[in-house]
Amino acid sequence: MKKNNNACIRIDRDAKQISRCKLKMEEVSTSVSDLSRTLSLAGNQVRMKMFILLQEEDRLCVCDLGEILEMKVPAISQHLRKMKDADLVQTQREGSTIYYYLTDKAKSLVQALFPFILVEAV
Amino acid sequence: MKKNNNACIRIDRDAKQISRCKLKMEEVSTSVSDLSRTLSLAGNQVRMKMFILLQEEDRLCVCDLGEILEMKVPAISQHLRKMKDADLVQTQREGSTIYYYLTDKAKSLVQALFPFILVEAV
DNA sequence: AAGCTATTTAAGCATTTGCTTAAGTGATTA
DNA sequence: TAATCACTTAAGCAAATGCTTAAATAGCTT
Repeated sequence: MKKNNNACIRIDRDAKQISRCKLKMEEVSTSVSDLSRTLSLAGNQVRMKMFILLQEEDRLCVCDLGEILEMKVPAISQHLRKMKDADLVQTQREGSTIYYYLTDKAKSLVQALFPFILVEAV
Repeated sequence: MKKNNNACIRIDRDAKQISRCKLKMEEVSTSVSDLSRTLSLAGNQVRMKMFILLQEEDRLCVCDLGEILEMKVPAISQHLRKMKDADLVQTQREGSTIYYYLTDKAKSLVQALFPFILVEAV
């Protein structure tokens, strides 16, 4: 039997609360790991901007994004790959140009975050 | 005059679209950096769980969180400090116990993210 | 086929993140 | 006032992140 070094020993420690919380954490475990993975991608300025741009413009190619964000193409491409791996963007090839657009999953997230994206006076 | 290596040279490149996008990025620049900073904090399983726990329980101490999440106290404390620095949690001292609770800023974010946190069958 | 464009992939590197253990601070209790 | 509890801070380290340049891949044009 392994001792739990983290156990709280306060007099007013609420054992019921602790077990309720532990149970809750088990219940949400899958969606927490899913959502936190998604948010860790959105938690980057470059990718956050990409989400906004793709939401507004429907689709953009790597080259466009590189120009808009003033970044090298490989950097853009690597961000997009992470987003694609997380099922947040999809691609559409037209000739040698590859257009990226948001998945429904990404769209609903961006929708939810819209109230937090304010437009400054210009 | 410095050459921009990132400029897209496609025939169907839409110069108006590019400048519209660049302007948009300037407009949202402040809120993007603010929001992505917040989301980078939420984009961690441990902290995401803390947000959910604090939302449901109103307040919890470091010790409780350590026990619930089965983590060492210093690790918990360091996560909480980051959240506090980002104005997502506040503290309330009672004797030698320090309770953490969500700020309004954090609450509205967690509210927005609620639809993405599903409870699994147990 | 050769050359160009658009993009991806690989390798390298600096920075950041997230844990660990150990030491420090402040309030409570004996 | 000495010990204890709750917590924070510091130092160290492994792993992850995000860029860079260079090389590889795939489609288009000639």
